[in-house]
Amino acid sequence: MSRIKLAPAATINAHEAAIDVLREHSLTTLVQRELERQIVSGELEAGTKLNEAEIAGELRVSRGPVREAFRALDQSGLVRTEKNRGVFVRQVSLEEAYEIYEVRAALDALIGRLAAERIQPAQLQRLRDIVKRMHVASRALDAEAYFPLNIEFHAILGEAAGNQALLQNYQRIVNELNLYRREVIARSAESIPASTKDHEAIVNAVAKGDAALAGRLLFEHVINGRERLHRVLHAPPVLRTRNTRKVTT
Amino acid sequence: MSRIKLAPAATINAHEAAIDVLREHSLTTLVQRELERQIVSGELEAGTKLNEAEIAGELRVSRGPVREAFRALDQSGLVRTEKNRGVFVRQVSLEEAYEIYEVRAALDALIGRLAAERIQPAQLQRLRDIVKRMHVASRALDAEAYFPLNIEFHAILGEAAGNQALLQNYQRIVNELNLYRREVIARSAESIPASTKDHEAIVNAVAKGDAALAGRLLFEHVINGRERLHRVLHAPPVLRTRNTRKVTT
DNA sequence: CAACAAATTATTGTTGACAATATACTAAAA
DNA sequence: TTTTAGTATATTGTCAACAATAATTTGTTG
Repeated sequence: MSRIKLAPAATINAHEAAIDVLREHSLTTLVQRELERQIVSGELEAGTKLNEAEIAGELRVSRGPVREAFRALDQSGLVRTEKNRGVFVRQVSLEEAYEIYEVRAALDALIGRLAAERIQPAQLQRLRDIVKRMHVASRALDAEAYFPLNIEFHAILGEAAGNQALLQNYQRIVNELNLYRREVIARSAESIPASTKDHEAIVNAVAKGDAALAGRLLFEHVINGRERLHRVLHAPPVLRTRNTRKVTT
Repeated sequence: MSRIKLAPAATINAHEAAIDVLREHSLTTLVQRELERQIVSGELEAGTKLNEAEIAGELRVSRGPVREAFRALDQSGLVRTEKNRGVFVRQVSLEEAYEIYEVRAALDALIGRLAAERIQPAQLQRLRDIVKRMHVASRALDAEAYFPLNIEFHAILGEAAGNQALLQNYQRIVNELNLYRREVIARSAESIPASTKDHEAIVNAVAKGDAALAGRLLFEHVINGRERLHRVLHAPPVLRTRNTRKVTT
């Protein structure tokens, strides 16, 4: 394997591109990203046991980097670790989801306030475009089209808030909520029109620069989402027993 | 090393106690905790390079668990990793601290609202006791006595909010803020009286069950703290250049 | 056949060795 | 003396082997 000096412009082929990637990223990071992608995308569903050797084999690395990636994912809440038993894709219970929603509401409210003060015209335009497309999806009750728009909407707002620390915490929270497997149920089309209305009102508040209003609307939007989810589940927000095995890593 | 079955009541000596600990916790976790303790306590100050072999030697473990602990600490924001160069105790810049304060204010506001609704009498009593002791420390301008009280005060409120997800995020944020090394400057006695007044008002609001007020007071308390810190630093909250080396682990 | 016990297998936890990279040092040249 | 090239050293990144623990299977007994 010879040391290759590449022109800054581009890599020559896939092999050298791979080397280039490794020069900047450790295997641990690459494994971490790949697992994160698989978990967030649902490719690995909640509760799945992650076998070190197996994953190492698939990704063509040794167990070391895999274990390190596990520690990072554990800390970010995407997996849980049980000593001598392994790591599992985290299952978020209904009660946990409820708690997390509360935190998300607070962060989203902050995002709303900051975005109202700091958003740039281009970002505002992107929001308006998304809302327009949301209306289309809403009229068709097209959940498949709607939900990517929803994610993008909140991502843009997060950016517009202009606070990296906030964005990072927010992203982690959103990832955790996405683990809540029953969320897919909430993707029932019925909640789309209400959600669209929320989004429109939020954009208007942000556009006006009304920080207090934008914050309040976003807070309520998240709580509304939680309640809609609750209603869909037909269950009281308590007492869903879950694995209580002592986790002592 | 013989396999020992211990009576559940107690361990017999230190050696067996150590074995007992290892049965429940991995070395990685122990290393992680110890490093976290050292970082949070300031024993390891911001910017310090953490040498894998050295730490492994001190803690009598191999580099594996140390590396795993590093990944967890990195994810929790206590260290930063530079590929092929090592990990360093994170240095929080002024701008970053500003951002984090904003997030903390939002979380503290949520804590205030929830605590006002859910706090239990015993917890309220503890808060009142602390405030009483704060007044003593305040009159004496005794910063050494005051700051542990401050930490405990917010910890109790965090508990009283009764939301684990919130508490975890809050704790991480607070840890990051404690990394802001210049904070020690803010430990100047001058801000103690104002801070004490804040705390007293917060307790009263929580005791009344006035969620909106408690939330607002806590939000302002945090922002006030940030502003006091800002004033002490005599510097504008922008433009302190910091290490921009590309971090690509 | 069910339930328990023992042995086997699979998996995780830990370690030490080797490879790759960066840092520190030395010496030669400007 | 300063700079720079080359070399040596130290440190991190990765891997593979070993140890410890848990899960599974098999065998035995009631």
